[in-house]
Amino acid sequence: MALGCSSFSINDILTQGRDARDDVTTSRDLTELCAFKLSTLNPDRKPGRRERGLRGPVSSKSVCSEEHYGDEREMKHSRQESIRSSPDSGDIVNPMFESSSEESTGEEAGCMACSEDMNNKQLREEEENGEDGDSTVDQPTSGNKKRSRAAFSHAQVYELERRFSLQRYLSGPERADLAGTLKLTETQVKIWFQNRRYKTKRRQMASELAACISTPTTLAKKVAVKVLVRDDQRQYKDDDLPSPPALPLYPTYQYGYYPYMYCFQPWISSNALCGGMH
DNA sequence: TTGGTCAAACTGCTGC
DNA sequence: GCAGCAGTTTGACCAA
Repeated sequence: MALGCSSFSINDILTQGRDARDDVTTSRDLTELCAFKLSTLNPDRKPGRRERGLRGPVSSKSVCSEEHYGDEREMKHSRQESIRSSPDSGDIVNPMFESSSEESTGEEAGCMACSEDMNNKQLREEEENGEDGDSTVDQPTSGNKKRSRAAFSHAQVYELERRFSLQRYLSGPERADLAGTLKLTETQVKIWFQNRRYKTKRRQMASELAACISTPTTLAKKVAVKVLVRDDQRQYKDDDLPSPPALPLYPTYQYGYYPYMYCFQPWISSNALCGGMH
């Protein structure tokens, strides 16, 4: 499956709003991610809680699943996220700054793309709840403070996923750079990668377990295997050894996990797509 | 209203 | 001390 990949930068995603998203999505035809754009452009969405609220990225706590592939439910997540990061409601914003003192530092000016009334509403809600403005989600919950749960924007998740597809682990500087680019904290990026690795591992184990259970042993195929060593004697010539395949850095990743990645690594054969979670 | 699901944040432990 | 993993908690969302 040949997928055209238009080039884009993180800033394209983060700063250009709909234009950037359109650029990205044009390279995602035949992927589930298309639902993201389609839903953005489709005004006839089924009315739901998200739309009724539609308070924009600041007060919205919608969570964007990064796995918008096939599953209708997750397509709905995608729609929700597209609403959440719709241009008229502001673009990327660090949800962590929603109720934290950091939002008043001015450092996250880029996060202030959200509408002012949304901030005011959030503040009002906090005041009504008796919360001061000093709480940050990085701090452990203490006393009666509500634990706030950030919802990363679609663009943030998109870039995190893209980076994750390239590197499962980030060095300190890389993490700081990515965090700065995405206007997240380093801790958020670290935790996200941590959760992502664990989630990938769990899903892979679950799929392997399911495969073992669903595959009757009677259907197991016998595969001829060349004997390389017998009685400590080498049974092969050097020429017999195939050159190691050019495996991707993290071959265990199934593309079912990464709907966004269809356009990033088009060299993966379509067969690889069959091994993912559905 | 309730139960299921997802994911961010948290906890506890381990290794360096 | 920091980052990793494994597992848990919790808030938000949706469908029934």
